[in-house]
Amino acid sequence: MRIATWNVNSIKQRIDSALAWLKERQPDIVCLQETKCVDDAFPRLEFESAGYNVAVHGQKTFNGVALLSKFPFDEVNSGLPGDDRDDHARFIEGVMSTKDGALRVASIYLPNGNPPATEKYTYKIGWMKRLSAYARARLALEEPLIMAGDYNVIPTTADARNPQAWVNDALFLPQTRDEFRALMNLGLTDAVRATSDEPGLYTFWDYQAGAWQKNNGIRIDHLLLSPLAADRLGDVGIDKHVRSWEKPSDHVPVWIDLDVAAK
DNA sequence: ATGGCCAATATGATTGGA
Repeated sequence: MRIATWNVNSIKQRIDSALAWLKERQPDIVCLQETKCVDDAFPRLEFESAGYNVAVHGQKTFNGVALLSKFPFDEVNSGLPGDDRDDHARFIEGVMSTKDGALRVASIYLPNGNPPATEKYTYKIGWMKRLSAYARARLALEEPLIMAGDYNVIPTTADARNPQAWVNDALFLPQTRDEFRALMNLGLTDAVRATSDEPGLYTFWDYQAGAWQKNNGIRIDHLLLSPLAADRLGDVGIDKHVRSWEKPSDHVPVWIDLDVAAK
């Protein structure tokens, strides 16, 4: 079974690329971020025609997350718990009955947080603490769980081409990385780093300043796995070539294969 | 990490992104 995450930077602008990529990569479950449209405007029929069930949590203009699944949803929950005043559409989780058993998958669009020393950064850190609380509660269920999305966190210096350029950025500040480590230390596995210690594995290249041409990238899109999911981890891939397509998102898809659980 | 971009908005200037 293949599970992927992709920040599409507007689903309306990316629908053709998304359908082409689905056909090529054949994921069973996809977590989308930055759909940037209200639920009624989401191109649901296009994905249903491609064989997917669709669950969306969007808002006007900004943010927006979605789940695509070849398997029907048993349960869908929108919004990250812990703050009733948070109206950003940044979180949706689904439970799917797959042929290998139930699986819980969350699509996550963690706040950017720039500029630091503003309420935007405070919101980011608060959101990360709430995400850790969510993860702690879900991990206690001892289910296969995938928390996938745009975390807006560069975990280590190996995850940026020019780490020194990011030292004062909300994506790489010590407090950001501390919160991310705290989340990981609950018992989650970073799928990419579980399978490779290579540098140069990036998922985002800025539209500006020729970042793509210079391979000035960062790794900020992550699939975090609960122990029961990590036990089944097979191949992992970053579809870097999608960044060279016409009218690309600034992020590329990342995917994992989960094998059947060992008896 | 800003010289250079991109997307959404009743739109031609501003906001947000990373």
